[in-house]
Amino acid sequence: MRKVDEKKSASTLTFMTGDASGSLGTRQERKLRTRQALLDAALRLLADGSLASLSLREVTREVGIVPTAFYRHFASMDELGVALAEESMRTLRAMLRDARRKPTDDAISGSVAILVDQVRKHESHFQFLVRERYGGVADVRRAIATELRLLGSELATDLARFPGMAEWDPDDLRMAADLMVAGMLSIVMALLEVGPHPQGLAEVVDVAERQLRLIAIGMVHWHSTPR
Amino acid sequence: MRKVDEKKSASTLTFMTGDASGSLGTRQERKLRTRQALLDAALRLLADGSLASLSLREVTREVGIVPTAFYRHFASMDELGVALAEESMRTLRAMLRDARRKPTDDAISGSVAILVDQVRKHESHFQFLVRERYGGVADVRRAIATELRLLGSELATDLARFPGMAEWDPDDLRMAADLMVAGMLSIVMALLEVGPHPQGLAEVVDVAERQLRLIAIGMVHWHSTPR
DNA sequence: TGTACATCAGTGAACGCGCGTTCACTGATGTAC
DNA sequence: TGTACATCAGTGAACGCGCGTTCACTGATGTAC
Repeated sequence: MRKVDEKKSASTLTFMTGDASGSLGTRQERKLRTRQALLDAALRLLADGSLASLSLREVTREVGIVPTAFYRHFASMDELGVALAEESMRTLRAMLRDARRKPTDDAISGSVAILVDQVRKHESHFQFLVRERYGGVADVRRAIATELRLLGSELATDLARFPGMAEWDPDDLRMAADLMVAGMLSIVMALLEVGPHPQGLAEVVDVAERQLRLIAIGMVHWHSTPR
Repeated sequence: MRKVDEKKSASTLTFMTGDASGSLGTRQERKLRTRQALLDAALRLLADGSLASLSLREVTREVGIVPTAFYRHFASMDELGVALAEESMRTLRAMLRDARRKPTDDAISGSVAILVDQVRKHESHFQFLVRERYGGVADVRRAIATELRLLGSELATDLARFPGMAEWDPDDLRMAADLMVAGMLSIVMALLEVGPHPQGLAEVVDVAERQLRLIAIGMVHWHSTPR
């Protein structure tokens, strides 16, 4: 079935590009497309189960190629896992860039809105990150941990630009940023669990905003509180 | 080898109890002990891998019984997983009781100290909870989620007893408690990752205390801050 | 442009392996009389 | 206390299955001349 579809779109593409060979792009392009199909299939299958319980044969079956062809693209499922981690983290970074670019009068509710939007749009990526952050293969775990640390330090840099944050100890800034990242992670988890119910969603958003606000208030009074 | 050991301790036990049959307690007691051995073996094996990738045969091999004997104790590995979740959560609850019973002049550093102590003492239980919270079997995930929600509401009750918390909206209390639980979870993860290095440990403890303090300061000024 | 050769993504058969689960069983423990 | 029978935790053989991986292959795509 899948093969028939491919041949159909092949002739369409031939018409559009005038490529008389009837191919779908160069050999290299085709290979990249198969590779991406493997990643997409894996992500789809990971909706119900962790990477550790996903087999090479399941993935190739989903794509419609023979198991042995897998090795033309990845040396092992672990390697595919790392590639998935990288892809998911690209999504995460894109989200951060979004949040930074778009200036709102309320940074907190603006950030939460972007977070909610991105989690909806790339649910499987976020689900993968949350699932594999502690669950699975060491390489994947390490890749995600590194990225989250980077995320914390970037957020710390952002925080430093807020008025009144200039005199903050970088270490304290980092600590506060990491707390925010931890809070956001738990929000992502809650979002993934709550699913599409609008009432549950509103509740999660409300809690998230109040939590971030609580941290912000703590930061305002951080230096004026005796310890 | 295991069998020889058992026979040795059997005769010891016979001497102590005067049981002439040479047995290790009643049939029921022996069964319970095998069940516990299965749980312990699984927890040991889960140090390197998630529940999803742990096989029934591995567990029985570790215990020293035949695979089919597994079914005398659990209907499936999933059921064993739920039992492990319950056991781990008992550890978590014991820790909370500890923290509540022991009054310190600094509630924050006292709580963190207890947390560090318990994580060291029951590393495999905490590792299991963190690994399976999002990773694995739906039943296990649900059991852990329920317990963490309970933990949040208990902490909220504790917070309500602090001076100046009386007039707090229960919903706000809950929100703050959940943020603390999220923070503590990320601390547990950090503790598990940092391992036995004393310097890394001190760093994690320091960050943890400052994060909780930041939340506490936020709470003090929560009602006097315009929104 | 046409031809001869190289590359290489995907094929298909085959393998040995560990898995979960079934089944009839054994023999020690427990119970009724 | 002694005997006859019931219970049941653990045994061991057997099964069918999906797995990862090997290997020689095919035929379309790409390249050199």
